[in-house]
Formats: sequence, C-alpha cells, structure tokens
Amino acid sequence: MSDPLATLSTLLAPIFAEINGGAPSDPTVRPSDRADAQINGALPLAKRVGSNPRELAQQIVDSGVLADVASELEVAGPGFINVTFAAAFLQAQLAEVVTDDRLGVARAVDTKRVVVDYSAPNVAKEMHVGHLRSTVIGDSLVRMMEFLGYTVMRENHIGDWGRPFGMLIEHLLDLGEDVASEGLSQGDLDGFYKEANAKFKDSEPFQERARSRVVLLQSNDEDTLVLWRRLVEMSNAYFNRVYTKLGVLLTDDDLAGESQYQSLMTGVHQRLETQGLVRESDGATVVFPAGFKNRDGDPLPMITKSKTGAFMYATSDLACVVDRVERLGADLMLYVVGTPQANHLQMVFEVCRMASWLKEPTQAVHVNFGSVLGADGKMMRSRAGDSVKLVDLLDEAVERADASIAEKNPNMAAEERGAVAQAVGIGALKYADLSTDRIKDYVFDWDRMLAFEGNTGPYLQYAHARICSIFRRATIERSAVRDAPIVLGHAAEKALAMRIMGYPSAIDNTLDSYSPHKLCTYVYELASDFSSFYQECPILKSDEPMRTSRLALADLTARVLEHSLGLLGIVAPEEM
RNA sequence: GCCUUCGUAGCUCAGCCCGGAUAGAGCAGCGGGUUUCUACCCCGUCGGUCGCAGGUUCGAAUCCUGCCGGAGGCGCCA
Repeated sequence: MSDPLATLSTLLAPIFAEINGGAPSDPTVRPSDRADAQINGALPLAKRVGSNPRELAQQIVDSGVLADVASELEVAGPGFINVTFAAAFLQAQLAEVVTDDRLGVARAVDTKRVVVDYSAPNVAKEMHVGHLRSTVIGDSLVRMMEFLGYTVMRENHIGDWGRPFGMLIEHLLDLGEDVASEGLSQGDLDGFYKEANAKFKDSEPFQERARSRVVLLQSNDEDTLVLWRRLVEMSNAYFNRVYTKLGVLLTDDDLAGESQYQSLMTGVHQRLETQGLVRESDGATVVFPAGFKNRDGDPLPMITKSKTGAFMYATSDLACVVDRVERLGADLMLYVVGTPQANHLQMVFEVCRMASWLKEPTQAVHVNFGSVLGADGKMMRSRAGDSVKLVDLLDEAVERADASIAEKNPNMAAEERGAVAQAVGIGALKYADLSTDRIKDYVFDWDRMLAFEGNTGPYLQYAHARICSIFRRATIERSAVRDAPIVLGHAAEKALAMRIMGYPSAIDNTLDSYSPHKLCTYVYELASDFSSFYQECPILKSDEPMRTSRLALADLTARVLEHSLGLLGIVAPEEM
C-alpha cells in the first residue's frame, strides 16, 4: 500500500490502541486543506478515556511514532493533529509506485469468487438507456475486481424465456426466417416485437397459436426449440454488436439466460416444500419472507407458483441464486439491476436466507441504480415518446465526438480520427453515466458530457493526451524516464504525487460501496492536480535534473490516468 | 395507507456509510494571468436557510425522530 494516509493510519494504530487500553481506536486520518493530512481521532479517544484532547494529541505527537514520515506535526484547534510529510518519505513511497506495474495497487488478500449479474437485455427487444447503466456500471466493477485478483464470473441474465416467446415464434414463422433474420440483424428488434405484439392484440387465431406455442416451448418440443434458438441467436448477434460498440467485456461465454434455470426450478421448489416454507394463498403457492407487508399491512407473499401451477420469475431467481452458490461457488453476488427491482430482490434474498441457501459469509448485493432523465427531468424518451434506443445513443455520441475533433483538430488524419472519435464519444457517454452516484437519477445532456472542461470524460482523456504530447514534442520515450528519481520540490509536485499514491485507496473506497463515481472523482482530481502542476512547473524548459524528474512525474501521471480510465472501461488515446 | 429512496449554489453534481476546523467542484457571470500545450489551462471573485422542525453531541450536511416535497414498489408479467 503506497498511500501515505494509509501509512499514517498503520503507524498510529498501536499508540491509539495503547491509550485506549488495548482496544483498537480509529485514528481517523483525513486529507486536509491546512496541511498534508490531519488526524482527528484524538478527540473521540480523549473523551472515551476521560482526558484532555489537546494534551492527548500532544502525547501522540511526542511519542515519535511519526518521526520518520512527518517533517512537521502541529496540534491545532480542539485537538487535531496536522501532518506535513517529509519529502524523503514521499519520494521513497513514490519510487515504489514508479517501478510497480500495478501502480501501487496490491492484490487483494482474500480473493473472492464473485458473480456479477449485469446488462440483461431481453431477446427480440431493443436495448435502451436502462441497459446502458447496468452494462457500464457492471463492466466497470468487473474490471476493478479482476484487477484486485478476484475470480469474477460475468453473467448476462438475458430475458430469453417466458410467455412472450409464443407470439414471437409465431411471428417469426409468419415472416419466414429469412425476412425475420434480415430485420433483426439490422437491429430492428423493436419493430419485430411491436408487430408481434400488435398481432397478438388484434387477432384471436394468432393468440391461440401463440398460447399453444408457449406450451410446446415449455414442453421442450424440438421443432419449437429450433425456432426459439434462432430468435435467441439473432438477438445475441445484435447484442454483441452493441457490446462491441460500447467496448465492454461481455461475450457469448457470459450468457446465462432465464431459460437456463427452467430445469432447476422444480428441484428448487421441492426443497422449499421439504423445508416447509411454502404456503397456499388464494390458490397460489407462496413463501412469506419476514418483514414484508402489503398495502393492507398483511404479510406480503413471494409467489413461487401461480394458481395455474406455473413457476414465477421469483422462482427463477431463487434457482439462479442456488446455481450461483452451489455450482459456481460464489462468495459474493452482485445484481446490477435498476432500483424498481429492489423489493423483489430483497424478498428473493430473504427467502434464500430462510432456506439457508444464502448464509454468512456469502453475500448477495443489489447494486441498484437510478434512471436516466431528459432535460425536462422526466424519464428520457425519444421524440416519438419511446424509450431511446441504446444503439442510437452510441452512434450519436461517436458522431458528435468526430465532428468536434474534425473541427478543432483538423490536422488529424481522417482514419486516425475515427478511432479517437470512438474512444472520446463512448468514453464521454460512459463517464457521464459512471461519474454520478449510481443510486440517483441523472440528467442526460450531450453538451455537458462532451465538453472538454469540467468533470467529463474528454477532459480526462485530454489530460492524458497532453502528457503524451509533451513527450512527442520532446522526442523522448516515456519509458526512458522511469529510472529517474522524482524530486518533489514544488507544492504542486507534492500534491500530484500524493494524489498518485492515493490510487489504491480510491479503488478500495469504490469497491466498498460498488460506486464507480468514487473512482471517477479520483481520476478527475488527479487530472486537476496535473493541470495545476503543469501550469506552475515548467517541464521541458527546466534544467536537469529537474527536467527529467518532472518528465518522470508526468509519465507516472499518464500511466495512472490511462489505467484508472481503463478500470472505468474508457480508452485513453495518445492524441486527440 | 405501508415500505424504499432522493432533496446541498442559477444549472449539473461531490461530500453523508465512519460526525470535526470557514460546506467543495464544474458550468454559467465578472476580473486577472499563462500560452512549454491541441480544443486548453491556472488564479481570484460572485453565488448556499445543506427541504423544514426537533433531538443526541464539546461539535451535525453527516447520526436519531417527526413533518413537507419528488420518484419507485406493494399477489399470480418479467
């Protein structure tokens, strides 16, 4: 761990425990605008042991535990300790980061097996903005956890089963496979679904066909399954094109559709019955998880079987948990699913706990997220009033980025520009989505997300490109400066160095709450610190050895920028 | 009605989990500076009853309670 703040906590732990009579007591080390860091923990500790906070703070200072790392310690206010780090200490810590391929980020000690459930589009239905959030947030969390050394299993829980497939298959037959395939391969999933739905509404005979087809499907009729597979394949081909555009990790290997759990439900339900957890209620088979009430204040059931005897989606989700725990050996399951499903998932998890399928330390977490809003503050809609197609959003982002680059950097060759526009447009879109607290709704705004100023993707990519540009201008290989010592003479250099060393903590904090926006804030602060450094500390114009020292610091900054953006799923071009 | 969740500057958002010193950014406005760089960047300034009211605390945007306002959920769709 390279973070100087974390080092402080480690060094202070013994003396805090000693004063506290042997029990650990958090020294509460925080960043400070009055010094390099401040220690707040003396106040609550003084209260607990009944002594004077300022005297206790002074006692900690006098103990000398920070002698090697601090050049200045000051007791201030009611009992804060302000810390100024010794330059030699910071430089030594920084030197370790420079030579580390992992940029100071240690592998996690206890490596977990994690299932991340994300994206989850529906077969023969268009992907829309809601899928953007799930896909981008899930993908980023996967990248971070993989980097820490967890065993991560991505699962794309696509909606590939259920009643709608009766009408979809019949519509496929009506159109003929070739026509259907053409439409679907062009990405006209919405059209296909709507046509099928319209027929289902208008035509009695079609309804009848659709119903019989569902029965055939559920009894695994081979001819029907062939048609069903065609639909699923065509949709998957389309999803994969969207994933390629979006630049996410999901592949066919990650598909874990609802259909996959159908055969498991009977067994799972059997186990619920054996454990005596199911009840009969109004003809349906249900479980009453503790703590859930309906609108009348009565216990709220989770329905596992309808009165017609059909399994419900909750049952499928139960089977899914069982599969993840028992077959995949998951210690942790993340469900990157919208907030509206909160109640449903909580009930599923609670039932799993009742059935002992989910028990400590195994955890299931609903990584929920809010909606994407239009400028009017309402759910984002297209002009026609439909939900916005994800693919249109992606294309428009790239087009806008391309136009912007063409206008402002006309020197860039057209073929190069294409790749850069891809990185900038998609990066802007992803960053806009990731940079606000996932729990909250956010307002979608093209101009803001594509701006080169402020907390945006392009600003961060630009900071990276600028550093690359310095090396290009000077015709120096970036790798050539990595052996050089970095001297932190200027305040801006020190601030930048400390930020760089805070990278491991930024990742930890992000994963503590599965909140990618925390890493975004870190990257933005890193880019800001670099801008200040760049403004105040001439690089190429300065004399040796300062010149090489500053080049080395710039190079290290670029490495952290590129890497951290990479964890967000964002590409950092060398030029833009 | 019950449950969950959100409410911070004109706008868009951090900070809340784990209580600390004058509540921070960006955009927009105003005033400077720099231009080793590529569209920039840096500094200053203007701007806030942290939804409201209580409570706990030496100390509350942060914890607790109540209320107000918005969103979502609440039996056989997924």
